Amino acid sequence: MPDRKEQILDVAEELLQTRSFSAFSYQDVSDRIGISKATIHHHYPSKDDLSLALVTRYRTSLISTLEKITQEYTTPWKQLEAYTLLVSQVMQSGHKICLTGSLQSEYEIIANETKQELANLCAFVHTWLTRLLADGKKQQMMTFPGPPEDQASLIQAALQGALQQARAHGPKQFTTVVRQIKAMLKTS
Amino acid sequence: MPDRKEQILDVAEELLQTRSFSAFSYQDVSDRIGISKATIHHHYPSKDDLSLALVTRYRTSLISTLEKITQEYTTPWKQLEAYTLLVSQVMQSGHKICLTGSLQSEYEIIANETKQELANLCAFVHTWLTRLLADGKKQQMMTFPGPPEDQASLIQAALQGALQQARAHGPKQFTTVVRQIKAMLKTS
DNA sequence: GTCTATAGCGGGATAGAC
DNA sequence: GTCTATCCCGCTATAGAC
Repeated sequence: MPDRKEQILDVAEELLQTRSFSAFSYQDVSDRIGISKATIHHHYPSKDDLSLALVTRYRTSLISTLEKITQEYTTPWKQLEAYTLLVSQVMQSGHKICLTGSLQSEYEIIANETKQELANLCAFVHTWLTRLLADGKKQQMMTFPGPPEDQASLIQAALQGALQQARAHGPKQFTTVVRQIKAMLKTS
Repeated sequence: MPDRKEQILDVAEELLQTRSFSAFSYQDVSDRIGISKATIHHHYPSKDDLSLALVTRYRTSLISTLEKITQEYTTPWKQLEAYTLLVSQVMQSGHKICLTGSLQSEYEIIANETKQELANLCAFVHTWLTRLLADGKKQQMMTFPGPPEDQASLIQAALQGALQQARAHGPKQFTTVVRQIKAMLKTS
């Protein structure tokens, strides 16, 4: 237990993505780690603090991951491939949905600061996808109607929705959507 | 108050779509109607009963609405137009998200019967969209890669995701996704 | 069908000892 | 930093009168 705060976030994140924000409790977290509720409160006094820390860490981590993808894979297609793989891993690790979708579903009850951080997170992903699509179009490797930012919105929404649909209809539903997104972008 | 049970469902549905399942209470419902909590329990003994009734009614109502659309509008394009308008009205009436997305986000904590009914609901919409797209392709008014059921999955997921994204980024985000879906289907 | 009252539990959060 | 103990509240659900 090198960093208890990180350990708490790990467990809370898992619970948020499987059960939703209002459906998990400090008790749930403390049970799984094997420490008392009070200790969690010591590190994150209120649930608003906890949720903000969750989104902030997630955003930082995602920024780093996406930048790594950008550097490692040179073509837009391989970058898209890496991104959809990333999202599919969320689903495969136990029926989770994306943190973004989970919190947006309870948007009206989360703290204002968390809302802001969530918006920043979504905006970053959107920008990253937009850049990817713009590159793909410029290099004539991808086709889509309209501006890249609009197509990015579509893909972002579809992946988020597909993760949720996968809960009711299994992982096949998700891979179908991914396949369809790719087919759609293919220059025919 | 011709039918109290309907009135309760009206309020509960609104709360489910704005606040989420675990984040609304019998007290919330009773406050808004102006009756006691016990009366709600009289009509819907447990929250599981209430959730099941909500999904069942929603499904019945949606089936009727979609069939009406099918009859009223003869072309696939007008049918799609009517459907996306329907979904956008959900959003416009106070930052709601679709009932389906809300419950799927809390899939792990809802009753098994509710899960089943939710799956039926999603399946119906999927079938309806598939038929619409198959017609559109057959009449050479729409184009898309792969089988119509896969394209239906994509559109269904995208609309659900877009409703949630609209909470963080405003209604414009949703209309953008709708426009992009249509542009994608256009025979160029 | 509706009410008041209440049981019983679990939630978030705090105090204070170690 | 972690614990036990506790507060207070709101939750689901029930009992029983009207």
